[in-house]
Amino acid sequence: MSRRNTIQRTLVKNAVMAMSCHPTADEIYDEVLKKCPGISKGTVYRNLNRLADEGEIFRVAVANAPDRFDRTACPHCHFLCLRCGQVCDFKLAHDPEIDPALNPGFVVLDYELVINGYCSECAGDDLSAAPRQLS
Amino acid sequence: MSRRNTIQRTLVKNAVMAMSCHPTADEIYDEVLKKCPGISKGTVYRNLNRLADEGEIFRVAVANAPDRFDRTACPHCHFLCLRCGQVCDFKLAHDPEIDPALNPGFVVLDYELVINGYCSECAGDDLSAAPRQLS
DNA sequence: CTCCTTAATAGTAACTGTTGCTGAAAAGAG
DNA sequence: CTCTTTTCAGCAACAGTTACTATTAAGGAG
Repeated sequence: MSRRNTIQRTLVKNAVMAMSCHPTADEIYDEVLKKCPGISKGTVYRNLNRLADEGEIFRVAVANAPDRFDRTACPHCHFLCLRCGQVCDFKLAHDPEIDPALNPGFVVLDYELVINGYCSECAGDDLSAAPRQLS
Repeated sequence: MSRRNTIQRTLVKNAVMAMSCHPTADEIYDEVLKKCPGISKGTVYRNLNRLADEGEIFRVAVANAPDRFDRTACPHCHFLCLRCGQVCDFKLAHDPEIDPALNPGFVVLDYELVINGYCSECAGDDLSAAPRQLS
């Protein structure tokens, strides 16, 4: 009886699955709060970490910003807009090729690729103007 | 006269250049402290961010851990040991291929690839034992 | 070289994202 | 239903980073 199915755990997982963007822990907390007004922030963080550790969701590290979470557990490619901070999926022509022989002794489990640039909405902006803010 | 060459700025940059590993801001602060005992932590952070913004050094985002900095400003591939937290360079057989046509409207500036796994030192450890600690 | 303007600094407080702690609640086995 | 143990809410604490303010010093003008 190691893992219990609590309402809170289910709500956190459902919230991540329902959000097509790549929400931060705080955004997930806000979303879950709508359906379970009494939930604690610690509970959301604890469940997100457990779900990520167990491979059910994926954690995306972003420089100078809080981590984000993603409903797909398999490693893939993300795009980070340096202007508005939005994170979204990105298609690659070819995945990076990881050759174990080039790095002997290393055990590779998965990888994460983050492309930095400007999203289609921000690319046309006057870059000297103030960046648009995420809601 | 927008950018001044201060001793502190030079020391911070030199410290990053001298460290072959991928130090955190805190490790760089400790290193600079040896040569300039009065330097403020805020100064180190400010200079690291400026150097990264200006493209002289590179910032590496790590999930659930402080950001790390790297002397090479060009995008490349890092390995993160999930056990000891060490970050090091990693060789790729082929770089990922980014096709602008697949993601219309997006402006790609650079990318960052993080491989997760176990480093050669940790790969042989009993994974149920306590992880080795970085110095 | 000396003065002056202004960027950069030291020191500290504040802030944000996250985790740890404690007593209470509840999931699930028997 | 009862008991055990995980998980919870609420809160305090923590780590990493940034903001603020008075002070210092870089570097151009004279």
